[in-house]
Amino acid sequence: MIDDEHPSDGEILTGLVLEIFRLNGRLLTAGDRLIADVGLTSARWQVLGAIHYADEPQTVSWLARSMGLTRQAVQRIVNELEVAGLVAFKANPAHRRAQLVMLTRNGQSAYAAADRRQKPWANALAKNFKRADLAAAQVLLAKIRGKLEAATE
Amino acid sequence: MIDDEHPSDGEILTGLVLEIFRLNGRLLTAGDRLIADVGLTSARWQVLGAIHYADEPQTVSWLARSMGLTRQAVQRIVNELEVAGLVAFKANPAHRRAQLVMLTRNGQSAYAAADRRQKPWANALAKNFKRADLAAAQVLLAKIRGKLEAATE
DNA sequence: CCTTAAATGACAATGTGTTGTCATTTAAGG
DNA sequence: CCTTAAATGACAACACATTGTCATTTAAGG
Repeated sequence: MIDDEHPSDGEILTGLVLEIFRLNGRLLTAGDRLIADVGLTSARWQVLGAIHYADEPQTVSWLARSMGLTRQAVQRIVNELEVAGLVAFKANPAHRRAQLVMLTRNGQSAYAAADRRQKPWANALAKNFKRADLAAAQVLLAKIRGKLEAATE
Repeated sequence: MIDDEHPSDGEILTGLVLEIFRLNGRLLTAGDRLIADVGLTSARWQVLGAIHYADEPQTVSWLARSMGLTRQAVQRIVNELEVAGLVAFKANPAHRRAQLVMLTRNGQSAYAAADRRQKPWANALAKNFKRADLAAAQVLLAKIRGKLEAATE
């Protein structure tokens, strides 16, 4: 039925794409379990990380762009995090509506707690893989993403 | 703030993971747009593909396992596809409740139409990438996934 | 043969993300 | 200065996937 003897370049890429779909799901569930008792989810954790890694408080739109998500998706998470007391809004001198988002003390400690969980987990998962291979894969995927984003415009 | 001078193996893998999250989203939206006027979505398309690639009609649970998703997720899509007339259920001699799923004539042509869209798209996206690099990335991601699945048990 | 465990489908609740639309605010151009 | 386009947040609708639970069915073990 299926001729995989001489796959085209596109077929090879398609195989990679399907693998990305599968792995994405596994990573999300693994992440959720890893930090469940910290009171976080993968999505909230990621948003906290984006805020953490920004040198200065940023707007929701900025965070969304840095994460490759839509404004709406990030806004929803940020609002929940604000209710949970993990982030706080701060007036933006450059824009009256677009408030700046920053971690609260609780947000910082929650992120730190998640990070303490994540580090040994990531190290264990990285074991037996060559860092050069991991890095090469990341570069390749980033290039593919860049091509997709360029095509969207 | 961030010491990326000497990243640990875990940090490199974390970078790869975040890239997978970003690329996953881009791929889904690109796929949705690619086949929107065929009346399909990425998820429905994937399920049709799983059914198509199975040599014989299979149960929903079998399809879910082959796709790395939960039974419930696939069942929902399959039920919608059945309403849309793209798949049909067939009595399973080996199990009274677990019916077998097969493509209808419309389902086959819908999948074929999507495939005709996908092929040139995939070839264009694969352009300028070495097939060895693409294949290597797929193998690496599959290994990572295998490790996650093994750890879940 | 009977009991028990495993697989499967059905149903509900929840979390996540996109698209679309609108009003407000800011920035840019004439 | 005024008009217009772009950015931003708010809100709603929809698609997708996980977890949890239950009843039914099948398979396995004693």
